Order: sequence, then C-alpha cells, then structure tokens
Amino acid sequence: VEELEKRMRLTNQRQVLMEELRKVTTHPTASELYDMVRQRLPRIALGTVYRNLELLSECGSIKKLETGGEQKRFDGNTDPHYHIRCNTCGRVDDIHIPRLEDLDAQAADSCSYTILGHHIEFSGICADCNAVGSIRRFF
Amino acid sequence: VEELEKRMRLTNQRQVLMEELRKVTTHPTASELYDMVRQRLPRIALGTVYRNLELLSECGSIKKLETGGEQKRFDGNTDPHYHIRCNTCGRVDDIHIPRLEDLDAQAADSCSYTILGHHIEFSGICADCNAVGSIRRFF
DNA sequence: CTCAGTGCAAACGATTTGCAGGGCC
DNA sequence: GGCCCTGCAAATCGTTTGCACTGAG
Repeated sequence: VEELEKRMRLTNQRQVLMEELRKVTTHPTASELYDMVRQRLPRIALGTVYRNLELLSECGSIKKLETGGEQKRFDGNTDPHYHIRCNTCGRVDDIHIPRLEDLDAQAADSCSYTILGHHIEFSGICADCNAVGSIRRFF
Repeated sequence: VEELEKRMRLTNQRQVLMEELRKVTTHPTASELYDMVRQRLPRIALGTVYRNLELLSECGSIKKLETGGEQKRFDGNTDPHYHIRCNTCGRVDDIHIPRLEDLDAQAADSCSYTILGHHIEFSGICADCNAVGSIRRFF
C-alpha cells in the first residue's frame, strides 16, 4: 500500500474522478461515474475509470462497496457507515445509525477468523419505488 | 411465488442440487455446485444449475447470498444468520452470534425506506489463510 | 398432447488486460 | 530516459438466454 502511494501520480483523470465521486452520496457504479466524469473529460476511457477506481480504493482514498447486486458501487466517504439498498431499483443510500463497536469482538469470540471489520446492509424499498408502487396499485 | 411453486416440478436435477447444497456449510458458488452435482449427474448443464438456483431461491427453498465478491454464493440454510468472508481466499462461513432484532426498527426511523431486512457481513482472514501467511513469514 | 424442464451453445454485461503512444519527474 | 498513465480494443469471466428436444402427467 505504501509502495503504491509512493509511485502514484495525481493525474487529472484521478483528480476529476475523486471530485465527482465526492460530490454525490449516491454510491455510483463505474459506468455511472464514467458518464459523470465524461462531461468534464470527454475523451476518458471506461478502462481508465475502472483502473483508477481500483487503485484509489486500494490506497484508501475511496471505498469500494461490498454490496450485493450486479455492479460494484463506489463511495467517496471513507468513514465507516452502513448502507441500505432498494430491492426494486438497486440504489444505495447511507443509513445514519451509530456504528456497533462491539460486534467485531463478538465475532472474534465465535469463530477462528482474524476479524478485520464488518458491514451492515439493509434492504428495503426506497421512497421513489414505493410511490411508483402506490400508483400501480391505484390504477 | 405461489404461482411458481404450483407449476414447479421436483426434478431429479433439482433434488440433487438441493441435497448437495444442504450437505455443506461452505456457501458454494454456482460453478462449485456444478462440480459437486456433476459427480452424481454427469450430463447436467451449467445453465441448468444457474436456472434452478435462481428458481429455488425465488420460491424460498434456498438462499442467494448478498455478499460482496465477484461470484454469487448460495446457502441451503434459510434461517436468517450472519456471515464472514475471508479477504484472502473468498470463502464464506457462518457467524453464530444472535440476530439483532431491533436493527430494522432503528433503520426505519432514520430513513424513508420501507425496511425489509438486514444482513451483516464480517470480513477477516480465515484460519487457513492465516496459517499460510505464517508460513510465508517464516521462510 | 401439452408444457415445464433440459443440454447445448451462443449471447450478454460488467470488468480486466495487452498494447502502442504520451507526458511527467 | 524511465516509468507511470492513458485511450482503445480485444479478451475474459460469470451469468443469462434461445432453441430444439425430452419426458412426465
């Protein structure tokens, strides 16, 4: 990790990528981010986006989310926090409940792993999809 | 779901698939399951495995895990419980700590979603990978 | 006879990678 | 000048799907 950061350059592509990711709290996928970044860097390649998201998350500047779902999502907020995913549209939002500090210790006692951390993912139906559901039921 | 079950047949492929999945607690991926099942049904197709894992999880006979990682994993144990994933080798084990019953209510209060449930995934290094690490360090 | 289920192979979507420039240190 | 980084395109990997065929009710 230290090796990595030492040799890594802060290129314009990386700068813009991080700026765009930190602008939002929507935990975009790689291709969503690609679309966002392309408005400022029209010639950037999708491969570059993938490469840099990987590198930036390896050196801790951003976070790759371990959420279920088909596509990986990224988070500019590296403070530990929990998420909720909409079962209908797949969007991911932050959940603002206090972090459960003692969970890791509990887990350590109950298995033979070295515990590194935990993540809680709630699932549900977001307000937008609920609204659409109501409309569907109404008609 | 009821519609589904009504018309679904318990074919030999499905039977064997569920039996093999319930034999283990390793939360195999589709292709791992394919290898397991093929020892008893050598002519089964990978597509059939995918199709049936999907159907069986839709009708609640098995569970599709919402874990991070590249491949989807399946669980023959449908009781709600938490998991831990090894950061090094990717294996997933059960974590035997009590379910946090009040989490969903907490989440409901703090966002506008309809909460359906939650899942906790720990991450760590499994005993096997720790051992390999020690050997590496030793030599 | 119908219709769900199958094996097979092709298609697909997300991600990764090889390569030939291009530019910073 | 070396080495990291990029754009581009092709390759890869997991998963899904179209199709023709089989088999149980």
